[in-house]
Amino acid sequence: MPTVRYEKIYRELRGAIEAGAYPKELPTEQHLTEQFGCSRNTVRRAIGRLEEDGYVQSARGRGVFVLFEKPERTEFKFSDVESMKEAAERTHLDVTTKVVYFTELTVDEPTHSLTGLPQGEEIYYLRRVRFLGGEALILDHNYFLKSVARGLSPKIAEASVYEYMERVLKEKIVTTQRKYTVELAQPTDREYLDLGDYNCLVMVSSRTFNAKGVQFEFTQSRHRADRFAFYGQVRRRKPGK
Amino acid sequence: MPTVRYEKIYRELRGAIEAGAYPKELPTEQHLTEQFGCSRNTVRRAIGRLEEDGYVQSARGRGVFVLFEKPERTEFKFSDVESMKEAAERTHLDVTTKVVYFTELTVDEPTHSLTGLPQGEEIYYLRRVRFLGGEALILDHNYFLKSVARGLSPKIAEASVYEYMERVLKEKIVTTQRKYTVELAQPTDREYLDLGDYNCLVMVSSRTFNAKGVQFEFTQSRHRADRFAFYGQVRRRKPGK
DNA sequence: GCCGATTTGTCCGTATGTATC
DNA sequence: CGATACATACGGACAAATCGG
Repeated sequence: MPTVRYEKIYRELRGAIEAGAYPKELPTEQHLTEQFGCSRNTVRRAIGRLEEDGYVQSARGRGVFVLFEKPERTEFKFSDVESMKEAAERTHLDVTTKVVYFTELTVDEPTHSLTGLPQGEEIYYLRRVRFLGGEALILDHNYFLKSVARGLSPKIAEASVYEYMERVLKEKIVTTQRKYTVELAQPTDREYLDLGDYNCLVMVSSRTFNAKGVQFEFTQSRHRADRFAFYGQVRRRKPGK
Repeated sequence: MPTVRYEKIYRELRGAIEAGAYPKELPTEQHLTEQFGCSRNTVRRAIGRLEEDGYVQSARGRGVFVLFEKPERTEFKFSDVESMKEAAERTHLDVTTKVVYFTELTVDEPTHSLTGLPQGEEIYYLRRVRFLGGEALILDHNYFLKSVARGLSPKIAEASVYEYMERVLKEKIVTTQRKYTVELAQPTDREYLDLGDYNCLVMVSSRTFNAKGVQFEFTQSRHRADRFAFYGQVRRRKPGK
């Protein structure tokens, strides 16, 4: 439960929007300030979050317009750093993970240039197949820095690596940089995933950093193309320049 | 040129980071406040922008870590609402657009449920093939609200619709909501695009809103899968809940 | 382990600018 | 032109996390 005020206000407003309480626009910042008994700055931070998430759009001199419409996000929500387990809880689909390979190795030059992890470091390398609602959807190639994800085991990797790192190791996972591309399927992919009519899959390469700014993970997730969906909102910064 | 201070500071810091002036971390907020002769809040807004864009990551009690490494973004940069023309200027590749279909029509029920545009509205519907560096990369299906993009013509559509709307019509383009999926290729796709070995393509569906919060556009962009890349940074919000 | 210094995070109040109506 | 509403900027206070002695 967030004790932070703007977070609380953000959640409350978001809930109200989803419930249809504000079909066209939000009350004025002045009004919300009184309603929540906080400063205008705090209300503005909450509205800023709503804008980031595509719920509203504010216009100087006019007000704050509501853009919301029920999103059918039955699939993933990748706009947050979300673990598979968390995604499952949100979507109410049962999720299972099968570790099909687990080893420890040292980062050599080719591995370094693939993963961005520092050469010479000890790492865990594992492959995992992710099932959602009984279907094999994702084949993961995970590279974890041993010095950060210390004590990782196949058993833990079948549950949740992030939960282990946060709960047991007290590590804080903060930023992920991702790259999405589409690749032709390899024999290894067909071995684990049912690709259907598609001859390719979505490859999501991610680098994740902890609170100290250290990249401790590189993951290449190979997704079944027909079940992949990604949603995003963007704001236009400057017209000409 | 931004007259806004935090924007100016953001650009300056970003440039310094890319130039390698801060290989590990930024100076303290205190220091930057003095350096730029502004308030701490203003510095913090600039840093916030850098975080959003994945350049840095701040840690309470520690400082602000630099995450930057030269991204090879030869392809598109979709993390901003960017027109094809703007993308071309940035990547220094020559871009051309060919309008292969142009008509006006009224939004009926099926069109409404596809596009989200209000039923009964007059719209322009067009199909465009986008070439980057001489290759046909994208097949666009565009739906523009006639009342907002009034006066749109095939000639304008071969140049830049957004530039026309902003420069001539004085419209402000603000928010775009996008959905990315992978679809099997249709005969129409093969007619215009060289798909190579792939039997599918990346479909980007977008809804764009103006400053009044009115959705004036729906576009379905069908991208050659082998030339598609999308980059994104995300920050983890809350560990457990 | 405690304490104080440093550094970022949250929140407040106020003033002024700018766009809309 | 005035009233309204969002945008920017300043300054101050305190909380929370980190680090060194």
